[in-house]
Amino acid sequence: MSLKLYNSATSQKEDFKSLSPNQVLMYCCGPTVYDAPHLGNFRTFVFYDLVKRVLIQNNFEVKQVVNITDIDDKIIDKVNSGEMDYKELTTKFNDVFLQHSKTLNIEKADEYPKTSDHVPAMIDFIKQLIDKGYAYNANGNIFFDTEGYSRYGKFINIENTEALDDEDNALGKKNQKDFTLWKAWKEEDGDITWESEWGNGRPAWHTECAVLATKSLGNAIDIHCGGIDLKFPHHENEVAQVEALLDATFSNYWLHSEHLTLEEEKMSKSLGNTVNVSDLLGKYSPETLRLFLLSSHYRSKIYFSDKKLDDSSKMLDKINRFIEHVGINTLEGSNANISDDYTRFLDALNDDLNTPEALGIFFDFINKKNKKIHDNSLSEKDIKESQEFIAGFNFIFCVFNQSSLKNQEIPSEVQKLASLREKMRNQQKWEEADKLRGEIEKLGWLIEDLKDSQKLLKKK
RNA sequence: GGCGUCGUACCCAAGCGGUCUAAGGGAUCGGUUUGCAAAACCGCUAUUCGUCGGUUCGAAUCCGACCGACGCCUCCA
Repeated sequence: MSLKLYNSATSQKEDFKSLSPNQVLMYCCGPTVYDAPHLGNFRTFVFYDLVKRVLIQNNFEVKQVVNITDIDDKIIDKVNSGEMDYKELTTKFNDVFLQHSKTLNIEKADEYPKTSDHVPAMIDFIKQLIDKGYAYNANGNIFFDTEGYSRYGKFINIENTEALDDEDNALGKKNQKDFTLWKAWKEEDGDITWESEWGNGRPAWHTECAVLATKSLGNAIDIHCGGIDLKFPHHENEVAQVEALLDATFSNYWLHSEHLTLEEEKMSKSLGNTVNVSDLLGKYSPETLRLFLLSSHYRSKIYFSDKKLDDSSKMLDKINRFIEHVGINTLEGSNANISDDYTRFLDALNDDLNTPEALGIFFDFINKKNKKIHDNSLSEKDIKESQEFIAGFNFIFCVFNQSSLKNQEIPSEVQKLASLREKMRNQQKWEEADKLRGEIEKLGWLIEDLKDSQKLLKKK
C-alpha cells in the first residue's frame, strides 16, 4: 500500500506524492529555547521522527529541517528576570532539546537553523512583502495586510470582520487579523535587537519560520509539520507570507499532531501543568516513553498518566522477551522472509501513520510465534520472519538499539550465582535455589526456567 | 460567541458502510505448565460501540438532534 497522509490543508487523507521522485523536503517547527521541554513537546518531536522514519521506510531520501526559535517574547522575559543572560539561556535549552532528542532515539535532522543567525534574510523577506504591497509599516511595526490577501484562511473558516480592539488601534493595525512581521524595539527588549530600515526591532515568529523554511529547503516543500496548536494562527500566517510573495504553493502537505493532556487539560507551560522530560527519564526508560507516545494515533489526544507508562513498560517487556526467545543478531532488514503480518504492519503505518494498529499487528504476530515456541514447533522460517519483522518494527518504534544488543552480557557475578542455582536445582535443593534466584533478582536479572536450562533476562 | 475535534469493555486503544457476536496491550479470575515461581500457552471479562431518532437490504462506521469532554480564535508542540 502506498503512503497516505492526512493533510490539514484539505482536511483529508491523501496519497503522498513527493515533488521530486525519491526525495522529500520536510520542515518541522522546533522548540523555542527558553525552558525545559515537557513531554507534550516531545510528543510532537517524536511524531516528526515517525513521519521521517516512515518516509525512509518507503524508500524516500528525506531532507529534514527543524528550526530553533531563539528570538521570542518569552526568551526576552526570562532574560529580563535576570536568571540567565541571553546566550547562556538559549544555548542551555538548545542543548537540552538535542540531548533529549538523542535519548529518545529521534533521528537527527539535516539542519537546525537558529532564528538569530538569519535575521538579515528576514529583513529582506519583509522588504519584499512591503514592495509587493502585502505589508505595511505602522510606527516601526510591520504588519501583514490580510485584507489584500484573498487566500487567508487556509486552515480555518474565519471571517475577517472582527473589530479592532484598543490594543490593535494603538499599534496601528488595519484589520483585526493582520499580524506582525517585525516588532519595533521596546525598552524591555534591551539589546536583543537588530537594525533595519524601519528602525530597530526583531522579526516576529511567523516570519522566522517562513524564512528559515524557504531559505533552507527552497520555495516549494513537500511536508510541513507542527503541533496542532500551531495550525492557527502560526501556520496560517506563515503560509500566507510565503504564498503571497511567491504566488505558488509553499508546502503540499501540512501535518499536525494532537496534544498531550494532563487531567483533561492541555499540557502547556502557560497552564503550569507540565511533566518534565528530564524527570520522566529518571523514572522510565526512553524506550518506554517512546512506546507510550506512539501507542496512540498522532491525531488523537493522549491523556497522560503514570499507569499508562507502566502499561507501556509491560508491553516493552513482552516485546523484549519475544526478541530474546527468537534471538536476533542484526537489526538490518533483508527484504526476504517478509510475512503477511509484516506487510500488514507496513500498510498500517502507510495508512496515515497508524502506529496503534501497527502495534496490534506486531503483538498478534508475537502471539502466533509464542504459541509455536510454546509447543516447540518454531521453524527456521518462523525465526527468519520474526527477525525481519523485529528489525522493521524496531526501525519505527526503537525499542532497542544495536549497541544494547551487545551490552546484554551477563555479569560474571550473576553468571556464577545462576550456575550455582542450576546445581542446587539438580540436587533438588529448592530452598537454596530459591534464595539464589532472589539474589540474582536483586542484582537486576530475572530467571526464566526452560525445559532443561535457564535463561537470564535483564530487568527493565 | 465563532470554528473544529472527540466519546468503543475495569483501564488504555485500533476499527470509520457488510468478513465486527469489534484487533491489540494492561488488569482480574480460572486452567495447562513448573519442585515453587516467573514467562509462555488456553479460557472467561462489549450481541455492543455517549443518548435518541433517521438513511440503508445492512451502521460503531453516513445524516440530524441532544448530552458530555477537549482544542483553536492571545503565547503555546
